[in-house]
Amino acid sequence: MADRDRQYVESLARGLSILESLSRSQKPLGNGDLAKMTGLAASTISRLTHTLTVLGYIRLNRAYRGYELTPKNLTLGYPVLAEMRLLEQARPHLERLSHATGETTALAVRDKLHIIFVAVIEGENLVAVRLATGGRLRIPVSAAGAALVAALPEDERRMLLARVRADMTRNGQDAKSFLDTVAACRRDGAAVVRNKWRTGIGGISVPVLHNGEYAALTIPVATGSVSEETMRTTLADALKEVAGILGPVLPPPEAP
Amino acid sequence: MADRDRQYVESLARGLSILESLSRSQKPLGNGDLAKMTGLAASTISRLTHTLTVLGYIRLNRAYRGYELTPKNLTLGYPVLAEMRLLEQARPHLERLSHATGETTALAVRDKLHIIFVAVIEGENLVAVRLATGGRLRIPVSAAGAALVAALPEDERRMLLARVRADMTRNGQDAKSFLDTVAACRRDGAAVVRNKWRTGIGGISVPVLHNGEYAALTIPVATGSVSEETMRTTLADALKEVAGILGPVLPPPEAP
DNA sequence: CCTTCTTTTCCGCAGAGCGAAACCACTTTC
DNA sequence: GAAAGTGGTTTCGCTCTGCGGAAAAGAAGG
Repeated sequence: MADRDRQYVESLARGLSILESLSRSQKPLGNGDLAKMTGLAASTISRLTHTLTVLGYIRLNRAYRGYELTPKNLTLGYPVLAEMRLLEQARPHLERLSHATGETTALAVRDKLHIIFVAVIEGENLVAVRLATGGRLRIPVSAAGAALVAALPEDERRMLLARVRADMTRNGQDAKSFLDTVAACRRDGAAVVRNKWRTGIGGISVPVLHNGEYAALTIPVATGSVSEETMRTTLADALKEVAGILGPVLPPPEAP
Repeated sequence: MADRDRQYVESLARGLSILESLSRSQKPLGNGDLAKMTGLAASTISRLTHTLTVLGYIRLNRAYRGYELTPKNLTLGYPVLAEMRLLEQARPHLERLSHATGETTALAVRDKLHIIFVAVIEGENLVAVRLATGGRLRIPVSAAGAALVAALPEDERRMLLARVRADMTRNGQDAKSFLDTVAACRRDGAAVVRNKWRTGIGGISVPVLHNGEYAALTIPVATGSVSEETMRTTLADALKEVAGILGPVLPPPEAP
């Protein structure tokens, strides 16, 4: 695109990129860190963090000598949670399922090339990673990602797959395994991913369509404790049952 | 302040004010609505909403012909939820309590003159309002607000009370009832508010201090179903028990 | 079709926001 | 103690970004 988008407000985008950087960091970040991550000048970062601090979105964590996000950021997600009918209907089922299996259950939606956890019901069985509402994963490393791709109508699915492949290629990754997972999900109705994101972590996921919106029911597991067999049978069946209560069977039946 | 804050980035603040307006609206908002609410020119709003749309924070809801927040906003709250030790420890207790009482339980923190719900565990008993993580209430109408004020050390409490009173006075409200609630909380260890925010809605709340951070355990109730007596005895005692597990007894004992 | 309302784009302009450099504050090293 | 290192803030000259009024375009309703 030769011409700059005249309607795009760069300063706003820069401020939000700081919030995003903080949202992906495990610890508070100093202005120098943020300058490195965003490529912006230190004085620009200083002004932006100052503004975000005055507005209440970040605060300085003195112990770590860096900025962290404040609870005020939760308010930006409130209507998403409060107005999501699917979440309302799915939550009791996810809670029952978590209780019955001992596993963590979650609902995820797609955001471009990532999935975002909308709700996470923690189970007794520990997964060696901190999961919470708002957490996100790249589509190719997550069962929910594969399920969400598999559920799409043909045109959309092809386009999204092309973008995912391009992204993976750009990062020097082989897309074959992911494509196989998507194909398997289309055949079996559930996606299984093991040790893709991290060793020891996997997931089983089933897509659901509700009011024209796609989402994925998913169970992240510790692969050291839960066998692939269990994922493909017990857990998959349980998820499919819930999905069937919430919406039409996905992916739509199709010749192999 | 005579001199403008040279380090404050107005464009960023304007964009965020749009996200905030949407976070407080029950339905999608058009650019005209947003222009009225923020006082900015329509063309400015159009550019800002365009930018937020490109970045993925809002989308146009065609059915309602207005913008709404996307799940991407949840990611900004993720580290708050993932890193909050108090939430981690409180959640199982809140869940047990919700199950035992049938009521909704929640954890709230303060954000200037508001409280923000960090976690909401829905119970069987319905409260005629949609509660969710990220929801917020003004301090004077919420039990959690009174509890959070009551728990503060003297200096901080006086300063915050002065600000709350000034705000209430500016809005033509009488602060006496709120001050009484705070005083009662300091005496009893729990704050009870009924029908202040809305008729039919009330709350019982107990403050907790954890790692130098104040929070409030709270149970919102339907005042038509739950008596003040039950709130002050059964529910208050249950909350105090949980608070005692999580941190020191609050408010600190003090001569009346 | 016309009218009305809403939104987007255009465009002149000034000041907002930029980044390099200077300055500041604190810590570490010698 | 002085000097160097580290991280952050403020200044300041400058330009181009973002502004808002006006015009154009789009959408909805009759």
